[in-house]
Amino acid sequence: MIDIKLIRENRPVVQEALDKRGDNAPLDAILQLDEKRRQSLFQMENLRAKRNQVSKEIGRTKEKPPQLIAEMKQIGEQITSLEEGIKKLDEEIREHLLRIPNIPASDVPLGKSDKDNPVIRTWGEPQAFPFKPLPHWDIGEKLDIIDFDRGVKLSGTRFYVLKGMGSKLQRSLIQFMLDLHVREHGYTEIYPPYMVKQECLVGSGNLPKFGDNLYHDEIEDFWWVPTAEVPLTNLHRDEIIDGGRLPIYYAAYTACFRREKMAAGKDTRGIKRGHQFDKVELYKFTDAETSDQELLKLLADAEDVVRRLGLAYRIVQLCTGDLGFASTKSFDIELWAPGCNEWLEVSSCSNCRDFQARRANIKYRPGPDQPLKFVHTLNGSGVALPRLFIAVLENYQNADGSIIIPEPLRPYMGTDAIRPS
RNA sequence: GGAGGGAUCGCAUAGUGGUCUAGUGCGGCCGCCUGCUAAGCGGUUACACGAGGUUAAAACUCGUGUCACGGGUUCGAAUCCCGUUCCCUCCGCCA
Repeated sequence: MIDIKLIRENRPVVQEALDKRGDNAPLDAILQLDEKRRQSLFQMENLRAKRNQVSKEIGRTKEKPPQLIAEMKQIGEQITSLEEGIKKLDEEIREHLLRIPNIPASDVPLGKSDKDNPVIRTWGEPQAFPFKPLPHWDIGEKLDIIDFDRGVKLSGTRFYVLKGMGSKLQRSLIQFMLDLHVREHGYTEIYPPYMVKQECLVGSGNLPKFGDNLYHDEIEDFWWVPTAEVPLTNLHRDEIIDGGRLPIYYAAYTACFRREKMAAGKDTRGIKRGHQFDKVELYKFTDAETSDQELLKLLADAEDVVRRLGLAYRIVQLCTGDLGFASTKSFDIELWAPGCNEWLEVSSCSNCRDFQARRANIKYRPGPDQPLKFVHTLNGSGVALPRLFIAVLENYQNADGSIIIPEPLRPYMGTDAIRPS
């Protein structure tokens, strides 16, 4: 959420941000509501002050003057009616503010869609194969480690079953990533709930605008997390963090659940885009000064995963038109998949600055006697499983149908290859 | 799911309609004293919003609100009434 004072005092900045994103918001209407609210608030507070003062006098006098009491009763009614109006205005203003996206950082490249995202750098070379590399869905079926048909039988389209070494490969990747981030990058491991209350999703920025993409249990009013970013953001909701404790680094493995309401048939082949997928998420709470540097470190931590696995990748920066709702600046990591012949997004690292912190009310005190400030929050996949899984299968396949296990995973897998039986 | 108890300033507690501007202790911070990591003494101790102020921000002044949350009664609510949430104890169920 952006600060309403920013609209009040620096409207062009907000309008420019909206234009860059190709978004819009009724700023005029919001400012009118805000003006009205402040007028009513001022009136009401003055009436309250008067009532407080007179009530105190009544308390001191022996005989209770009936005409004063009658007068105060009338003021009370005026206060009530003003209060109702203010409450309504507050709700309307908040509803508007919750739908305004974050302000992109000034150095974010302009663009309309993902086609305009510049490639910042690449690492490794997409390797040449002496045979035609297979897509992972063929590899998975031949090795009997991915069962698409039974996934559909159980749950419908966009679900699959991992089996045997397939299931173990996923588990090994998760453990490898968590161990790496915890042991070498300084993150604290978190296991959060997969179902959360509605206010958590407002805090992270998913609601009210993006409810379409979420699974919701109507009976208990639980929401299934679309990413661990949601519970991690809310870990410190309504808290004041001691400035000396910052930055805080969290790493969490969770399943993620998304409706993915997109055109039927798009990306349905294989495991690239499912309603349920696993992810190791990295998350940081930082002060307002260091968040931009922390974003680069976060990206480096995520890169370290794919680098150690020896997978060729590239870094793209999201342009203003492709930037996530809560983000001021984002970088994606994309892995090359030789079988399906495309770059796969396995990570998106973002600095939300104080946008989520304002929604979730997370503050810190920079130093003794200094006023509270909102923390900055950063998130990044470290990294997402299905696509990493795809990249391992497709890049490490051999002509005989076997898969070489990358060195760092061998202790977890207990083998150096998956072979056809 | 059932029965009962509870939620007050960072922590612990006092407070049953007006002198609560929420007291006290602990902790924290500032200072004083003291030849010595102690004790004592004095002071201080939240957040939000609005108006003013200044405008690069703040400091500052005034007001309003906040005693879990939301309503109600009343001229006036931490205090009385209703609802909700959470915590604790016991019973039931259960991986």
